Amino acid sequence: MMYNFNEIEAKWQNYWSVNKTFHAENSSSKPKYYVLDMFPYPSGAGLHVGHPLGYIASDIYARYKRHKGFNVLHPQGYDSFGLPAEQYAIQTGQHPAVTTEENIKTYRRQLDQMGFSFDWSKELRTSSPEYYKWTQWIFIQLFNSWYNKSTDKATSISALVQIFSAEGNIHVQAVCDESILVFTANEWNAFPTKQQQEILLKYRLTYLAETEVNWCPELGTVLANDEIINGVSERGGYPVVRKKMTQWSMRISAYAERLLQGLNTIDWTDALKESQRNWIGKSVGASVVFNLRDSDAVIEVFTTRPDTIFGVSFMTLAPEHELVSQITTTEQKSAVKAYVVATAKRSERERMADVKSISGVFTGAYAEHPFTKESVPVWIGDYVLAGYGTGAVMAVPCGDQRDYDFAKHFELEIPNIFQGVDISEQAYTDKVNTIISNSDFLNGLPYEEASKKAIETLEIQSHGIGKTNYRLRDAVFSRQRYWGEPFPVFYINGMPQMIAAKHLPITLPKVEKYLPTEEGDPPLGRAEAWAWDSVQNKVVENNRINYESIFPLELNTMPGWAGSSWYFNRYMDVNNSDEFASSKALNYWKEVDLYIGGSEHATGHLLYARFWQKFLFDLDLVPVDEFAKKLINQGMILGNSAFVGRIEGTNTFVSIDKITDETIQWIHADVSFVNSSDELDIAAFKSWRSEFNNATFIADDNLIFKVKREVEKMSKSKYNVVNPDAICEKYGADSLRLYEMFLGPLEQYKPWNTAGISGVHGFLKKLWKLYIGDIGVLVVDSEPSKDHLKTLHKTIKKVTEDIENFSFNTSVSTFMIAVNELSAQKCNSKIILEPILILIAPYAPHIAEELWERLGHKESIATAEFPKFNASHLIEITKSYPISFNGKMRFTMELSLELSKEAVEEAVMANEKTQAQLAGRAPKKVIVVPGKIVNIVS
RNA sequence: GCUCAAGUGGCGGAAUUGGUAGACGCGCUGGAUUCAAAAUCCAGUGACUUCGGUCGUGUGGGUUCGAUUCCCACCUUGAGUACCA
Repeated sequence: MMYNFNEIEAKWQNYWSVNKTFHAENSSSKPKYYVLDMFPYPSGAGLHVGHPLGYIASDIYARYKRHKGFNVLHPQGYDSFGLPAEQYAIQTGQHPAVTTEENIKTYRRQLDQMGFSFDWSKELRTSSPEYYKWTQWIFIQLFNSWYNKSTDKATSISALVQIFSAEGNIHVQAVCDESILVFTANEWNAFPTKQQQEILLKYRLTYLAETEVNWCPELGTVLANDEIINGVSERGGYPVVRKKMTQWSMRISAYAERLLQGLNTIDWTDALKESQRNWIGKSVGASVVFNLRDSDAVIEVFTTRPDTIFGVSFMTLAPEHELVSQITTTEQKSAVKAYVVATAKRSERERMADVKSISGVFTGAYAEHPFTKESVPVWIGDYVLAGYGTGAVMAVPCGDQRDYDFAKHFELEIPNIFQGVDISEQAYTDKVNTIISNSDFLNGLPYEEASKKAIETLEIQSHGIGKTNYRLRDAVFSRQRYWGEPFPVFYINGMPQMIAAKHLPITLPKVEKYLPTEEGDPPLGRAEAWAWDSVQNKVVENNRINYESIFPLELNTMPGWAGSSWYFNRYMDVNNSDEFASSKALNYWKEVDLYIGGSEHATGHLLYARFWQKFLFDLDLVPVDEFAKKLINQGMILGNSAFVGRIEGTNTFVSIDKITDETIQWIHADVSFVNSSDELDIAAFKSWRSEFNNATFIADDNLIFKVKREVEKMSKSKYNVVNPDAICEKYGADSLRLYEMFLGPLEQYKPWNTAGISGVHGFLKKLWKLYIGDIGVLVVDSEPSKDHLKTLHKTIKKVTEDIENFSFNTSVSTFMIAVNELSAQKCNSKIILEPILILIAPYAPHIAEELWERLGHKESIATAEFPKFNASHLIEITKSYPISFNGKMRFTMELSLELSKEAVEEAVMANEKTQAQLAGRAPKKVIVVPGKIVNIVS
């Protein structure tokens, strides 16, 4: 009987689905374990072999945990709002919901054929109204909250209003817009409603504000910082410009410190934590105020080096700084204006590309040094960024290289305030071994103490204050797109109002076209009928007021990360229509125990999701403030692209070994035309595209045409995509699963090579043959030999360690070794072969189920108990001897021979170096290690 | 520039509280089986060698009886980040 994988896999996939084998209940006597994958965006291209890598790993772990007696939650869903479906809709007029539905069908079929143990009864989609109802609901909670610094948590806005009407805002410690002025209770109570709303908006955790945003004209929408890579959009690579717009923002900055501290409590990779730390960008220092001469204005700067304050010889403002026009003297006006205009013209990209050339202009104004009272010239320069700190710096050329370069370039003074340091060539930026001098009361102090003393003195003299700065900016939350969550927002007199929760969801309306309106409104501006009928009714009814005017609705939609910032909680109770998840479910599952996904989400999804989780935690809506205990980033499987060389300007292709000195243009060829020896199927290539039909080929005499290979990201446009459907068809899902694990460490980037799959496929055939012969099942109730037991327990030990360490690649090798050994030992004992199957089941579930059934089991192998390891089968006779050597050193020897202590000692003494040959024994080599050792070699 | 990760056969990769380097697989070579092929099985496969051995984990040093593993410097590649005051 042959190993008929296609039949077996279909059979068991159907069995699991019919029997709901992987359904998880929200209560159990077993301990819980939650294994989560980052859910996919269902793109039109379907899955390629690179996509399921992380899913296979998480599936192995989920199945392993079930064998270990855990109640495992392992769900899957779709992050189904997004740009590609919308771009497609713009081109074809097809509703994104339709294409998304089709794509999901393809995804589901492809996922199912891989044999994943997902609990599909918990499937969710971010674009379904039942789901985004709760995304909208969370938005309302954010709107109705502010961040109280004195309790260090989010609190309701109504509590804030109470404080305002009782005592004003003088005692309120909030993370809020810095432009807020102090007011009393009486003043507050006297403010008109609109003014009160304006003020409250500056406290809310999601707020509407005119901010500088990253506008991508090509995509017609704004982008968050993490959606921009090297000054162009992450999707499509279009240019991005800065633009002032009124947008919804999320006050993530309120959580900067907690997001930073929380990293110490979770088991995520160091690389990932590090990039979140960098993104949050905490720097500790001081805010210093410089008075201006001949002006009432002051310049506030942030510095991390208050110890160097006596080294200040000038100040620099960003060209966009609001004081620039105010302080510039008449003589300097034209020069400054020209510089500001020139800077504004340069795109973000140019400015980034050109960091070396130094430019700037003197404003003519002078500030006053807070301690020496000396005059300090105020310059503007584009090396100072408007967006960081206060957009102004106190320049200390001796201690900062950029200030130094600027000073050299414009021949400004460079006073030296470091003891015994030469600054004639460059700035001295080391702060560890620094002693301050020429600095009045800071003289002789090292960095640490000088900083402290400088801050103290600044505070006493009211010239500054110790301050911590974060690079983390508030996140823009509006997108001028159609295919996203509508905001539950309408406006009265220009002020945003929430639609009552009982009216949620506010569903997406139908529109004629998916483009912005002629007036420049977002696509939802085309949905007039919708805006009027369904929502207006809700708004009016909710407010129980007879409004006469029109209440415009918010026409933007939420960004892609809205839905993905809380979905892990929804899986716990996915069909709940009364709450985003019941507290019973939330308290049972608590958090994700293992989260697997790509590292590209480090500063996007993974940061936003932590932010929302902490917010929900503050409101007592979730039981934990970090949503994922452990996170693993799977690496990417890369494609092995093939290039054919064409002589430039001709239609003649040259085999790579025939190229002489022609100018070659490299063209991607579909990898399916190329065999494992890099030889091109010329006929197939010719008929691929009409332009190649009549091409000529320079190859060797046997018409062997070689292509160039290069490892690249797997992508349709590079014609290097390998489809899992074809692999499953030819080798089976179990082979594919095993092979993807076998390719290399989970976290690593590694190229795909279809040829290698024959190895693991051969292993599965061998495995089959170990259990099933020509006439049926070979396994019998026989006593296992010592060797059999040794192989089994060696394998249990290794595989358990591998799974716990997520080294899935090496356990595949371990299986191969085990099966080879058992075959060679002609093992047919049930006592050995049953546990071996359970070990393999998480990796190759279909074949394991089939063999398990043929061994006479009625229940799925998925519920079988993981075999227990017994070390006594591995160690035959091992003894440890403590031995003194030369009367000093100590050795421990472990031997698998029955040797007397004397014999060992004799061996050690006879071989002072490293090896001892034991006379009169079987040739055993003993390696002796001072302090520890042992190694026996036959 | 900074931060992090990594450099091991023809290829993917094993091996680290320091102890037989190259497990396992691919590929390759030879053999068995076959009319032939596929499939399967067996043997070999780091380099050099006078067949005793010698050299070998990016390069150069160091610690150690012993280093792929630890330390220092450098080179290369990849990833992230970028005038962050």
